[in-house]
Amino acid sequence: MTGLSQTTGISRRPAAAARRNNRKLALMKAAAECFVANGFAASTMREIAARAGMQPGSIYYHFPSKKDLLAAVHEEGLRMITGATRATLSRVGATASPWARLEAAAAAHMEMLLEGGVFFQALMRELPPPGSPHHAEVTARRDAYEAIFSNLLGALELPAGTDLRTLRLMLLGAMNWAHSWYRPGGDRPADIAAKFIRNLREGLEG
Amino acid sequence: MTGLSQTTGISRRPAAAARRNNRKLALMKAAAECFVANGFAASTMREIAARAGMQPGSIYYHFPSKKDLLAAVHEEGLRMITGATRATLSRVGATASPWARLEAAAAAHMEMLLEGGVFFQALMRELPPPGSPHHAEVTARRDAYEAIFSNLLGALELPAGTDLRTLRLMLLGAMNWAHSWYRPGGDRPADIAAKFIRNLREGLEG
DNA sequence: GTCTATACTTGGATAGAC
DNA sequence: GTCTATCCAAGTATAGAC
Repeated sequence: MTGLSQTTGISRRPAAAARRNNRKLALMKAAAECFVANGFAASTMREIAARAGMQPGSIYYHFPSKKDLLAAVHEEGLRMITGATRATLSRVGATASPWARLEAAAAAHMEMLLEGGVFFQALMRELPPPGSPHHAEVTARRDAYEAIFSNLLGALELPAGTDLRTLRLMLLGAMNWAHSWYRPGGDRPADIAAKFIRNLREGLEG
Repeated sequence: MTGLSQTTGISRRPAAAARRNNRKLALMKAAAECFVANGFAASTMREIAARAGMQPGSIYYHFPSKKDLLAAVHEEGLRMITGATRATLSRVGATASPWARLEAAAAAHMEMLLEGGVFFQALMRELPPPGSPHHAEVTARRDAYEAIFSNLLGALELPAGTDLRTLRLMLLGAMNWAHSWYRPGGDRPADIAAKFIRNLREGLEG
């Protein structure tokens, strides 16, 4: 049972519910692929439908509009990356050193973002438009995710005068921007994360 | 005489050329505003024209298509930020310390990106689509700009084993991502740049 | 749940006057 | 150089059969 079933209500017939959600999820995946490739506005319901193997009109049984499809993609991506990072942290354990926990979370973040699939690339590409009802929802969920990193950074012993907020935005910015230059075949996502953390931790002054 | 006149040929009547270029520049600015606010695909020639105070059909005297308008915005923005950062570096002087030069360039970069106007915001928003003729052009120009930072980082004395490329991408990522969270009224762009550089330079380990 | 067919809207681009 | 008028393509969403 995925988190998705919670959005459509719980069925007393799990098999049927799973099949329904699979179709819906396939549709979201097809939409995410289009959004990543062409951006939201340039993506067409026709192409999304084609990728999902259905006719354009059929989409509207599952989602009332294209906007809702975008919001669903974002919600699912954020739900998944939040789950993955939290899972990594509980695997590492609360007794690990703060730096080790930060590095593990950064590695999980990069791994999802860069190799986790289209949902995460879609997160980086385009938010629902500011002012729209979906924007607030997605932003709130994103803030909640980023709070994980606030806590991890807050647990470090830092030099006096370090601006924690700027530090968090610096690290997340460096990581998130990687989606624009990362290509498989070079450093693994976890390697990149480790280098980022190392640069920050040890400093560069000779 | 702006760099722009070079794109339309040099006139023997500077005043007329300047007036022509002013209209063209106003059009590019109007387009940049739309692209920043709504993204490329959702921006309409009608709205761009309205912002520039002309009729939709008139745009096509200056630009053959919407795509070319996007490319022109990117080229102008990149030309301006390259000029600004280079100017800052020559003002600082070649004899300044490598760290001081890096910090000055970072401050100039942030100042332009965050407070320089719509052209720079447009740079962050959307590239011409991969594979298009304009994409290669813009990417080459961007790479040339980023090489400034390669050189500045290369001039530092860094710990053995530091990956220069990753370091450059980390710093540029952190800076460029700031466009998504920066709001006037808090730290000035140069302050943010200084904090980033300080975090990197001194390290965070207690 | 998915299909076919289509209504309706929006928008890029052009033609030709001024 | 700019305007008016318009063509035509593309796209969201709906209606109703199956």
